[in-house]
Amino acid sequence: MKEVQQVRVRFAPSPTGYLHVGGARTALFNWLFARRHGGVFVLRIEDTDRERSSEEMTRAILDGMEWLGLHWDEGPFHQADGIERHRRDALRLVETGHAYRCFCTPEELEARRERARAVGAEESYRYDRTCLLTVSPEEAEQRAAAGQPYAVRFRVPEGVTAWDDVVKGRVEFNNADIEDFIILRSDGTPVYNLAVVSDDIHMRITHVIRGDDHVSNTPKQILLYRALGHEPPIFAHVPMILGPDGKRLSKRHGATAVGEYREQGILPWAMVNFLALLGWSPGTDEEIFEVAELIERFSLEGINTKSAIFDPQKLEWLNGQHLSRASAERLEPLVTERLVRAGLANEEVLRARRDWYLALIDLLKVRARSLEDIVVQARPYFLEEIEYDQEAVQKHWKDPAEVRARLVALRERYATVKSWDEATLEAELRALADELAVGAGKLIHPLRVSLTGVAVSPGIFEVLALMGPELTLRRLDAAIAELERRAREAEAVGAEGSTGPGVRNETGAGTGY
RNA sequence: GCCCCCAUCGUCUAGCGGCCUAGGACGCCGCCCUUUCAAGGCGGUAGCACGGGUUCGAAUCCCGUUGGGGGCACCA
Repeated sequence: MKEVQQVRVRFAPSPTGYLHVGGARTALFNWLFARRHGGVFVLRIEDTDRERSSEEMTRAILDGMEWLGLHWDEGPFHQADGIERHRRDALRLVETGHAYRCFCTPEELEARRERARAVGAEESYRYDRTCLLTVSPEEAEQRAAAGQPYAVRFRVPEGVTAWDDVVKGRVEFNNADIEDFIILRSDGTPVYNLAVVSDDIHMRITHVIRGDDHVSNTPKQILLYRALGHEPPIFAHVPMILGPDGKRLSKRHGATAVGEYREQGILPWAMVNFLALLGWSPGTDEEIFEVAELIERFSLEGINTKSAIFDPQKLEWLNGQHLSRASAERLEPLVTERLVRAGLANEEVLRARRDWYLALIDLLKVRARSLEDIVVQARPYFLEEIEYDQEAVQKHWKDPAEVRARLVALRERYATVKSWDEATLEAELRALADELAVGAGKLIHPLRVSLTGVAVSPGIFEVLALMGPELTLRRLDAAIAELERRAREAEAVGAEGSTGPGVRNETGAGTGY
């Protein structure tokens, strides 16, 4: 039986931008595959292009991966560090006749391209092999030794280059369509295709899992592998992720850097779940997975052939699902970070009331779609003063005098309640409603606005229980005062004899006046 | 222009020749639950791009058309 070699994969971003969703997914697939097979996940920064690469972007990419939990086993290596090896490999190819020195200057090449353009064949232009055909290897060596600048071109052989792509099946390229591409620039630095192959050989990469946009590089790289005396790895080309308009993802499409989703309050494990499902399927109807489950289920065969459009709405939904399922303990550090940043609480306070705090998270997480939702909903539990939402007021504080009277009665009961728990508070409220001969909603809704300032919250009795008697009574006092003010205002307007807004009564609740 | 890839509801997808009058999910629309909103439950909306073959039988296989995407640098 053949010895199975250890899986070694790599993620090789170029630090010319942030980690965007496409790159993140490529990284994820590599990582998942490595974990699934007990392999090694290597991180390599492709910074051969010094001009466009930056240390800041490298940092941002690393941060993004760490956030997602995509830990690498080796690296991060910098491609630029291998430049000597790349050069040696290029020169070795010259010696073995697989490559040749090209003395054509960029200007000359541009001129030839210009001529092609005139005929309308600009993009079909291929290097005409001038230096291969007119300069002998000996002469080339002499000119090089004499200091004449040169680039190194790979001599593309005749024939067909093909491979069995794990996701696309067999892919074939006619070598005639590939020009003698440059592998070493005249300044002695390697070009991408050479550097990649040299590094992948060096790092003993067994599977290359990368974006679709690399398929046309693949025949060139396979040719390089063979010329360097190595068997190419297994290739798996993953379809790209497109923007909502079906075009390639770009900054124009809003959030495309994973850091922005982190900012919005997406859970890292929800992001991983979502990314995994974008272009991969376990083959069943299941959709919500923990990372460990993804590792268990992942296979390259499950990767789709079609490019996928990124749908932020589904991400939000999935995030909501993960939020609901996660334990308060698991969410705690993430929520705390945000509460502190929002200036709503500090860590000592939260630690001192940890049980209460965890109960609050449990209460809010169910109806949240992002961590930010939790923070927003948590405001009334931390702030002394709250603002009253216009719409909520309009709807539930419609008749200030009447609402005030009800709340005063409620406050009285709650001030003397024997036990501050959900059941008791509910019983008290309902008893009062009966007494006043109104529906419980006539108390519940105004109460909600009084306590939270908004018309939307968890069940009101849970809110009461969590807010506690002191804060609740203070809130009620504030609301009662505010209602009194509004009642007086309404009266003043009414006295002017105009058609004031307050007095109409379409709900049929004629009880008060 | 040349080369490569792709094609199931608006979106993500299941489907790998009969289980398909095409299943699930997001979104949207109802209803239930709830005197709020979510969550949850139930139901609805919407799709095999088109044309030829192959086959007893095609969403599934082949060819073409159309459409979309990617690539064609001394960028990665």
